[in-house]
Amino acid sequence: MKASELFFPTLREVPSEAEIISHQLLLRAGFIRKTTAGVYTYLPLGYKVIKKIMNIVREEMDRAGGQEVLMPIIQPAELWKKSGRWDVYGDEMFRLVDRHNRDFALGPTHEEIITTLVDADVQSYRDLPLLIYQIQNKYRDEIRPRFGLMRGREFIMKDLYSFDPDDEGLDISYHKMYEAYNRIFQRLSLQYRVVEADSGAIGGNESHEFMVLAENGEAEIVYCDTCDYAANVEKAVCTIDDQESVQDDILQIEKIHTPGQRTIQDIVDVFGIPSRRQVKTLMYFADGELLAAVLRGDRELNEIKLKNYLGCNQLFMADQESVMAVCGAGFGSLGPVGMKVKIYVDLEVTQMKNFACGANENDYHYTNVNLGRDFAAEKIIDIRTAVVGDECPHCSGHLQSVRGIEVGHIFKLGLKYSQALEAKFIDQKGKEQLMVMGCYGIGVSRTMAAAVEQNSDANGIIWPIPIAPYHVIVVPVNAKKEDQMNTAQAVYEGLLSNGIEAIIDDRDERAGVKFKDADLIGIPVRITVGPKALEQNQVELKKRWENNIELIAVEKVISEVKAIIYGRE
RNA sequence: CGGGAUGUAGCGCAGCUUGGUAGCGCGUCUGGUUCGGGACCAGAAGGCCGCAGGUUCGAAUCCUGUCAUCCCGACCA
Repeated sequence: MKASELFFPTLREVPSEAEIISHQLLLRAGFIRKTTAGVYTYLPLGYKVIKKIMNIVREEMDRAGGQEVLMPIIQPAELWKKSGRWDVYGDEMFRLVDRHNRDFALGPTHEEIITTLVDADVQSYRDLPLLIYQIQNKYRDEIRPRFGLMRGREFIMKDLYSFDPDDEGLDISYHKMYEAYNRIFQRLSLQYRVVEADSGAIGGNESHEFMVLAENGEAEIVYCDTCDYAANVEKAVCTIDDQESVQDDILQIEKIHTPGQRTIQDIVDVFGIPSRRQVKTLMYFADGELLAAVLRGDRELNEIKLKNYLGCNQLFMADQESVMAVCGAGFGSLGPVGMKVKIYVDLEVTQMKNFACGANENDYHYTNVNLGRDFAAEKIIDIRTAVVGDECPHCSGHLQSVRGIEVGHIFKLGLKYSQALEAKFIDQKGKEQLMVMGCYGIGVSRTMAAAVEQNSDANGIIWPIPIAPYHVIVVPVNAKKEDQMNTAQAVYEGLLSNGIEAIIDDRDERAGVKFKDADLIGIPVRITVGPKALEQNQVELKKRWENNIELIAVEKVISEVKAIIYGRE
C-alpha cells in the first residue's frame, strides 16, 4: 500500500473527548472515528486490525470444532418474550417497531435465536454436540458508553454457543473453549489472566473471564500470591480469617448518646472505637422487599454476592424515607439490634465480639453488641468485597490485586435457555431431553483497544506483530531522490512478493513527518532508505519496540524481516 | 438515572465577567525556499459561535428551554 493513497488521517493533537490511551491513540493514528456516543467507524487501518483479530479467533474456534454462522441483528420480540428476557433486559436493549407495529430488538446477544434454531433443526442425540458461533455486531444501549471502543453501544463480538446432551458433554465443550481462548490470547500476544467470574444476568453456574491486564481496566482482579487462584472481585470468595477472631469476654450491651455522629468515622473519632470493632448496617430493596445487610465497619458490601444469594432481579439501596418509616431512624443511626426486617449478616461478623452499631434511634448507638445474644441473623453469608491482604480461599496465601479489561467470558448456561425455549432432543433411549448449553464471548473490538492499552509508548501504538495492520513500513527519507525511491520501491515490492504486508511511504513529506506517522500508527518494522547508508548499498532497520537502528544490506532485507515477523509470531 | 463539566473553522483552544457583528496555534490549498525526527517565507480558503425561543437599536457574550458530548457511580464483551 502506498502511504500517499492510504486513508489514515492522523492527528497531531489529542481530541478532547478521549481520556484513556487506547482511545486517544486509535483516534490520533486514524484507526477509528466516532459516529455517535459508543458507536464507531473503523477506518482502513483499524479494520485491518479487527480482521486480523477476527481471523485468529476464527481459526481457533474452527480448530476447537466450532462452525461459523451469521445470525440476524434484528430479532423479533416474540423470541425474547418466550425466554422471558423481553422485560428483564430492560433499557439496555435497543428496541424498534416495524410498519406493522411489531416489536423488534437489535440483538444484544443471540441465545434466543440460536436456541430456537437448534431446537427446530436438531432432534437427535446423534447431532450433538454442536458448537455454533458467529462474529458480528452486538447492540447494547449501555447506561454509559465509555473510553472509545472499550465500552461501545455497538461492538464486534464473537459468540459461540454449545449444545450438549448432558453435563459431561458441557464440561468437554467448556474445556475446549477454555483452551481455545487461551490459545487466542496467547496468539494475540497479550498479557492476560483467567479469573473466576460471576455469571451475571446471562445466568448459569460456572464462568471464567479472560482479562487483559491494564491499569485502565474497568475490572478489579484479585489473585493469590502463592497459589493460582484468581477471580474478579465481584466473585472473589471471602473466608473467615481466624487471626481476626476476638477472644474477649462478652460484655453487657450499653446504649450511648452520640449526637450528630452518623458515620463509622465519627464513632472512631469521638469514642476511639476502631472501625473494625463496629458494624455497619445497609438497607436494600430486593425486588421491593426491604432488608438489612450487616458487615464489619471497615468493609464494603459486595452487592453482586448479595443479589446472587437472594436470587432477586433488582437490588438497590433503600432511600432515606423508606428507611425512616420502617426503622424509625436515619441512615447514620441504624443497627441490627431491634431491626424489623430480615438481616443478612456477613460471615466475618461471627468473629466479632462487643462491637458498636447504631441503635435505630437517631443520635444513639449501642456498644458491646453481640450476634446471637442481641440480634438474630436471617442468614450468615459471605457478602463483603474481597480486599488486598485477605486470606486466599484455596490456600494460606494472601490476595493481591490488579486491574484488567474483560475481553472474553465463558459461561456454563446449563438448562436455562433450553428450558425456556424448549430446546429438546431424543436420547439413545428414545426419551426427550433438554439440551445442556454453554455460551462463550470475545469482544473483538474491545480486544483491539485492550491491545493498544497494553502496547504503546509516548510516540504511539506498538502493535504486536500478529495483529499489526501492516508488518513493515518502508520510508525513503526523501521521496524526490530517485535512488532512494528506486531502492525503497524495490524493497517494498520484494516484501510484497514474499507475502509480507508492507506500506511504502512515498509521500512528499519531510522525513520527520514520516517517522512520526510510522511510530504513531505502530507498524512493527520500519525500513528507512537514506542517502548515507545507500552509498554502502544498505538500509536501516528499526523495530518499533526498540530504540536502536540496524544497518543491513539491501539484499538481506527480506530474510531479516521474515525472521523478525515469523520469529515473533 | 443521580452528580460534575463542556459545546466557537478539520483538530486544540481564546473571546463571554463588562453585549457593538469572530480570533490564535496546528492542519488544508497555491507559489517559492528547504529536505534524516511533526521546516521556513508569502498568499488563500474555511465558521448555522450546538439548536430554538426571549431580552435589546444590537447577542458568541445576558435569560429560558432543548439537544449533544465527556468524566464519576449502577451495567458488560
